[in-house]
Amino acid sequence: MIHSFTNGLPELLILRKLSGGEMYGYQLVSEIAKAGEGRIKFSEGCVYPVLHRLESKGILATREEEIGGRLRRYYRLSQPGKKRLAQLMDELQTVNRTVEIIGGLSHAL
Amino acid sequence: MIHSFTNGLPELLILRKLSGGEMYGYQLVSEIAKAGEGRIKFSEGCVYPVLHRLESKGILATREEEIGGRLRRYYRLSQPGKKRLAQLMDELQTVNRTVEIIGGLSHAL
DNA sequence: CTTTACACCTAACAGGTATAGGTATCTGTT
DNA sequence: AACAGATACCTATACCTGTTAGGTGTAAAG
Repeated sequence: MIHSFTNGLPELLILRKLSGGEMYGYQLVSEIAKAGEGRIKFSEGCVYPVLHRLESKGILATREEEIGGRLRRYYRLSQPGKKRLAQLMDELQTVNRTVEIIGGLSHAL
Repeated sequence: MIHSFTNGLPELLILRKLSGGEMYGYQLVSEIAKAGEGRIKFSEGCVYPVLHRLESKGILATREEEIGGRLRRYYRLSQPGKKRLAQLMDELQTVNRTVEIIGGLSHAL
C-alpha cells in the first residue's frame, strides 16, 4: 500500500469514477480498491467524509433510494464537479511534469 | 499553485534532484521552484524539515562547508536514499496507473 | 445461530505541508 | 553610512486530510 501522493487522490478517483455515472459510497470503496490492484485502497472512513464534503461544496449531487429495506445514497457529478475533476487531472499532470523536469536529461528513458 | 498530490512530493523532488549530485537546502528550494514553473513551490519552512527528517532516517548524508563566512550544509543521497527514490517513483506511477484504470475506456485519449 | 457481506456513519489520531516568523552575512543602491 | 534585498540557515504553529478504530443495522450464507 502506498503512502505518498495520496493527498486529494480519493477525491480524484471518486470524481473520475462518477463521471461514468452515479454510484453509492460502498460501491466506490470497492471500485477504487479494484482499480488500485492491491496497492491503493481507501477505507470507508476516508471515502464517506470525502463524499459529504464534496456534496456540501456542491461538487456532488445526491439522491436516496431504498433497496431491499436498506437505504442507498447515490452520488453524481454536478457541473462544478466536472470542472473540479478537470482541475485535479491538471494538477496531477503538473506534478508529473515537474518530476520529469527536475530529473533533467539524466533521467530520460 | 497546486494543493493536491503534494504528499511526499517535496521528498521526491529533493531525492531526484540530489541524484544528480550534492546540493544545499536553499539551492534545492530555488531549483524546485524553477522546475515547478510557477505551479509548484515548496518554501524553506517545508524543505528544511524534510531534509532534517531524511538525514535522521539515513536517507541523506551531509557535509558542512564554510563559504564566504557563511555556513552551507550540503546534502547527498545515501544508498538507502536511492532505494527510497525508486520507491517513490514507483508509488507515483502506481497513482497514475490507478487513475487511468478507474477512468476506464471512456477516458482514453 | 453465528459469521460474513452489505451499507451507512463518526471520532480521535497521526503525518506532512502551509504559514509565518527569526537570525545572520554579504551585495548593491541611495 | 544606511538601507533593501538576496543568500543561507532554522523553528513553531496551524491546518488539512488520510488512517485507525470503532458503531449501527439488514440480509444472506454456513
